[in-house]
Amino acid sequence: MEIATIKDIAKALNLSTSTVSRALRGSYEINPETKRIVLECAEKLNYRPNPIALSLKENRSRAIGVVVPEIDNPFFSQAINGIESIAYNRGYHVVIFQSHESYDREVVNIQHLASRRVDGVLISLSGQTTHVEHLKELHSKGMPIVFFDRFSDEIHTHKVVADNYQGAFDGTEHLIKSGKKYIAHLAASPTLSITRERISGYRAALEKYGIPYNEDFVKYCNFSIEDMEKIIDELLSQPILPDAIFTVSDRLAMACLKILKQRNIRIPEDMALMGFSNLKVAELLSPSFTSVIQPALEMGQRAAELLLDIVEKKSKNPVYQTVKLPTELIIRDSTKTVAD
Amino acid sequence: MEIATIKDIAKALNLSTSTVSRALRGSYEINPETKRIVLECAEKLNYRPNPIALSLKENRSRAIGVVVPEIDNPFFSQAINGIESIAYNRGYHVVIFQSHESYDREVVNIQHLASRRVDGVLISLSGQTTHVEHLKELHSKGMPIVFFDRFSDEIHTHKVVADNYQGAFDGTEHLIKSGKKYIAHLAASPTLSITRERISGYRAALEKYGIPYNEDFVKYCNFSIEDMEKIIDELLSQPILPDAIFTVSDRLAMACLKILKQRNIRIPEDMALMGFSNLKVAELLSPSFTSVIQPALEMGQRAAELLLDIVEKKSKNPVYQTVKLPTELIIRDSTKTVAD
DNA sequence: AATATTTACGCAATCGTTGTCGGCAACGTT
DNA sequence: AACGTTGCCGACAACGATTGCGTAAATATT
Repeated sequence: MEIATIKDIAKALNLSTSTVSRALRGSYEINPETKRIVLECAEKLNYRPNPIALSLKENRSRAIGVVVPEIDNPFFSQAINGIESIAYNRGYHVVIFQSHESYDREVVNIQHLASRRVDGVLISLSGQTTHVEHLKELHSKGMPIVFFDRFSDEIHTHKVVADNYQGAFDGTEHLIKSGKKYIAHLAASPTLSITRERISGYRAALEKYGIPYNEDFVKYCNFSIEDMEKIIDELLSQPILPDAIFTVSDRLAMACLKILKQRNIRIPEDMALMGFSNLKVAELLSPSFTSVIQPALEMGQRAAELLLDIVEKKSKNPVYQTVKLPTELIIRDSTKTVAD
Repeated sequence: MEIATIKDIAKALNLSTSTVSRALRGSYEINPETKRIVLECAEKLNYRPNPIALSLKENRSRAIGVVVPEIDNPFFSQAINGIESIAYNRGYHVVIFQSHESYDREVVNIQHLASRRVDGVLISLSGQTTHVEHLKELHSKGMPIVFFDRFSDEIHTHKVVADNYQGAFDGTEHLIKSGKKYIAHLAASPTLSITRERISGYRAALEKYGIPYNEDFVKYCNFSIEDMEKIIDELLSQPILPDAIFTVSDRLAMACLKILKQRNIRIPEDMALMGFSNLKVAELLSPSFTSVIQPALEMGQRAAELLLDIVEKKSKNPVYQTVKLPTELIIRDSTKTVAD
């Protein structure tokens, strides 16, 4: 049982393919009676237009590509959820790519996307990515690109980000107000925009409360488990021990919590702990985990909307915007003051 | 700057498209010198074959569709991770669909997949799905389908599942050996194969140790938060209170833990708790969470391999197999006996 | 020298669909 | 009666790439 095409209908009804095509799309210049017959036949044969043929003709694929560092990461899976929901409603399909935080794989992914002729690209850069020539080239050839979360300033397009500065500021301020003075900041890759923004927020809060900035309290982690452990241990063997750690990713938060527990460091008495996190289980951790929450789902939705607006819009010169979504500080036990 | 086609090369070199095509694929009947010139020109124009044109010609898309209930669920995001890695290596792309546990959306997804002309489908059924005519029809038309995790017996094809029976048996046995006698089982949708298998394992373990099966201790939950709360509360207000709860999904485990904490029920003293879970943070929960772990990533990989084998194989009659992967019981604090 | 073979390439069809053009009837208009 | 208009439909080309077939010229064979 093969899939019916417009030719099969034409043959069955002894009509031309042009007539069948027009009848199916309800063209005014087709006899209503003919239309009826064609539609009936199409129904009987379970005809479905071949999207590949349409793609070839219209030079569009009705698919968007999404490049994320890792699907299996709560932030990104929530974002993809949002992307998929918007794309679905607007008749687009979502093709997924993972960079696994590798620059090389990101480049390969972009090449695949380009040759795949997707209609647009949503991307959150890998932690290793320091230059974006691969994206620049694609963008200069007219491929709509929208960044979410991790962007590059070198490409002029829509960006959807969390308010990382404010989030880090709020989190740090909360720690300060809880009486903490030696606040460590466990950052992600220094090449990422989010890292820089969060450190800015962190420093601004310190400054506001007259706390000196200590370079040794800021550590950059890549994403391997071993390195994270080493770096966290490093932090814990400083001459001046921090009394709070602000981690800026789910993986860092988890690793940090685990190591502190192993070292029998009491949280929050000896060490307050908070994260930039999208873990749904944050409140169930021991102790429950104070977090700056990013609106991951909404970020995915907004990014997808902006992308599809470009894809579908005639305007050659869209006004590119950077959408900054507010974060939310949720205070739980891991930063409770002893007095509480 | 448009994308170069084979015609552009032909025009530039004053050759026919056939010659260019053959030169690019290294046909023996093209002059080596001509080949060189063509390849050089292709390089210069940054030529990439149009996969859509190829798809139309070869009647294949080099894409596989994946239908999961929810991306934002650790089990499925890990499985997709596995799927993507295999597909990537074999030159296929992954198109994602979510059913959101809705039968209707699952049907629509399948229709999309069918009309999208994907080369194969990987699916884990929605919790609402009770019949699979939509899949049967697709399968009967020759679409390769492989189930993972949640399957239907009505379709004869490859299946990749965790050993749910043994996993539930092991978990239940562990609870029994910890001295628990009133073990509740919080199951997912009764229509799912995994639910039935896990209940079988649960019952078998009870039987082995001569513990009577109590129907009131088995509760079925759909996936809405409110319902879960209601059902768990129901369980907690039985004449005979359970002394252990075995939950069979991440979401149930989380809801259960939260509610028990709210009710100030001590874990594991008053109530042992364990899950069928893929939560990476299980060991960081309070108390750390005993779990039967499913090899989600590996399940995705195996399923993708089996699917692509069918897709690429000439054999019309593959020997369909059901791959059953072992689960792993990880014992942590939420089921510790008081004596420990 | 006449024929056979090889080399190297072009033509045209194909995949499924749509858009452009053109044409044949059957009407209405003058 | 001659012309214009409208309704309805088919032939053809095109999207990008592959491929079977044909063929001219160059070379080899007898």
